[in-house]
This record gives sequence, C-alpha cells and structure tokens, in this order.
Amino acid sequence: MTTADPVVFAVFNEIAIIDQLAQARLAKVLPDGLLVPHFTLLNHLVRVGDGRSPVDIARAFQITKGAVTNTLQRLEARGLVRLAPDPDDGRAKRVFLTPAGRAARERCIAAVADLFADIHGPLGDGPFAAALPFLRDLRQRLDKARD
Amino acid sequence: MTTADPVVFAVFNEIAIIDQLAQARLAKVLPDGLLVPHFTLLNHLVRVGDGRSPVDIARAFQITKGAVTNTLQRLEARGLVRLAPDPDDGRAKRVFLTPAGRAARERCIAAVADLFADIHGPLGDGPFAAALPFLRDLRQRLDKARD
DNA sequence: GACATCTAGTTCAACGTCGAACTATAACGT
DNA sequence: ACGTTATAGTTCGACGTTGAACTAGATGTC
Repeated sequence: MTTADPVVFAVFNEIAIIDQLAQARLAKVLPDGLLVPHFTLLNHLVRVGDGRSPVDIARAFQITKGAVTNTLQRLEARGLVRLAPDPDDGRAKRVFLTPAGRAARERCIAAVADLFADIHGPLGDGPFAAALPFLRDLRQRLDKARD
Repeated sequence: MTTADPVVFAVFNEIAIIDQLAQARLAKVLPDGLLVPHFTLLNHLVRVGDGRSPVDIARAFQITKGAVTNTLQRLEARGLVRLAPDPDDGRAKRVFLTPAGRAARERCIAAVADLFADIHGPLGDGPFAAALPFLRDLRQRLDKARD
C-alpha cells in the first residue's frame, strides 16, 4: 500500500489486484456465455473426478454450500451437470458431468489455452515456477488456519 | 490445476484461493459493520489523499465506475465520506474524508494490524519481500494489457 | 460556432457470494 | 431406544461487481 506498509500487506494487496485482473481476462474469453464459476466447477469435476458431493466442492473452493447450490442449479439447468442422490447417505447428493458438460469444458480449455501468452511469453516459466512454492505455502497456511 | 497444467495456471490458481481466504479473514475483523470495499476505499483516501474523483478511484482499483458509485453512496450515508462538485469540471465530483471517516479508518487499521501475525510470525518478512517484485511485475503487466 | 466524440457519473438487471435460518438425515451418547 | 449433536442441502436477503444504457458536461474538428 504505502511505502510504510508492512511487506505482508503489500503482498496481499498485489494478490488482490492480480486476481481481479486475471479473472476479468478469463471471463472475456469463456465460450457459450459460461461464467467463471461455471468453468471452474466443470474443470474441477474433470480434474478430480465425477461423483463428488456438493459439500466436497464447497470445501475444495472454500466457498459456502449455498454458493455451490446456486452454481450447480445453473449448470444443471443448462444440462452440463447431473445431480443424483447418494445411495449411501440420504442427506447427500452426487454431481456428475454430462457429455455436454465435458464438451463445454473442452471448449473452455481450448479458449483459455493462451490466455496469458502475452505475459508468459517474455517471462517464461522461470519466475512463475520460482514463485509457486511460496504461494502454495501461503495458501496452505491460510487454509489450515481457517475455522 | 492438474499436474499437467502449465505452471502459469497453477500460479493464478493459488493466487485466487489466497485472495479469497485473505479477504474472508479481513472481513471477520473489521469493526462497525464495515465491509472490505468500505475499508479499502477509506484506506485508499488516506494513503493517496483526499479530493480524488470517483473515476480516479475506479481506475486505482480496476473496478467499474458503477461499483464506486455504489460504495461511495454507502459511505456517504454513514457520514464517513463527503462528495463535493469539482469546481474545475462540471461533470466531476471530489471525494473527501470526514473526521468520522478518518476515525473509522483508524479503528480498521488497529483491528487489522496483526491480521496475518500467525503467518508472518514463523516466516518473517523474508519470503514476502522475496515474492513481492514478481507479484508487482505481474500486476503491472496485467494492468498494462487491459483494454 | 456547430456537431461529433469523449469523459464523469448514475442507474438497472444479472450474477456470485455470504451468513443465517431452515429441513432432513446420520451419528453419537447414555 | 431416545435425545442430542453433527452434517448435507436449500432458501432468503444483503452486498459488491459487471456490462449496458443513459444524462450531462467537456473537448475536438471542420
């Protein structure tokens, strides 16, 4: 923030602005009127696998159950996701990708492939790889300390 | 994302989660029912000085003019900020902190002082200072490339 | 000077998110 | 078995943000 601000706050300040700009970039290239949370959730289901419960997803992204309910309802309305009751737990549901959902995710991945090409080009992997361990550590510490 | 994901995406992924967790932490300690954007704006006015226009603020945070209008209206309703017409430009306004606004910002700063003490403690300034130049550079490149 | 273009600010609907309240089912303790 | 507590999911109101449409004032061009 100011020059007198502790370096810790400066880091979180930069992170906040970077996140905002990166999300705005992502939103602009997503196809089919898909929004960032939709892509994020579809991508997560492909990465970690089908059949998760909504509460699992909420924990993975550190968002509330209500937020997940909302996004899942929109994805289901578009036929990108299917919700089934959990046979082992009467309270729970399971989330499955439909073929249309997988196809939509593929289109997103293609559209997003060179999202940061202009930045990655001149810098290369180096500085990103160098920063990653610290960012991972920071995230894990914040994550672990949440109540 | 997956292990096959380019390191660039992994960095932005970590940044997104860190930002979310850090903002949640901040929101929990702010006094007087102030919300994160309120504190952010008050703090900005103290740091860069009074008398800015709303559009200046919008540019500083990379948010839309409408978002700034919204937050300023809430701050003005609480008496934390005063809006005056710009004498030099009939379209513009100028934003001033009231004494109550400065006091509220002071209370926020006090409440936030040791927000990340549990994380900063074991790590020290070192890794934060080490990461800052890359983050600044990344932010500036994203900022410059926005259209 | 007249007209087109740009800029400052507001408003509106839509979306994601939160926190809190609620229902329904599970798990636990005695 | 019963009652308590914990968990899964939904709903609701509030907030910040966006993008688009709009008003009003400024700037530039011919």
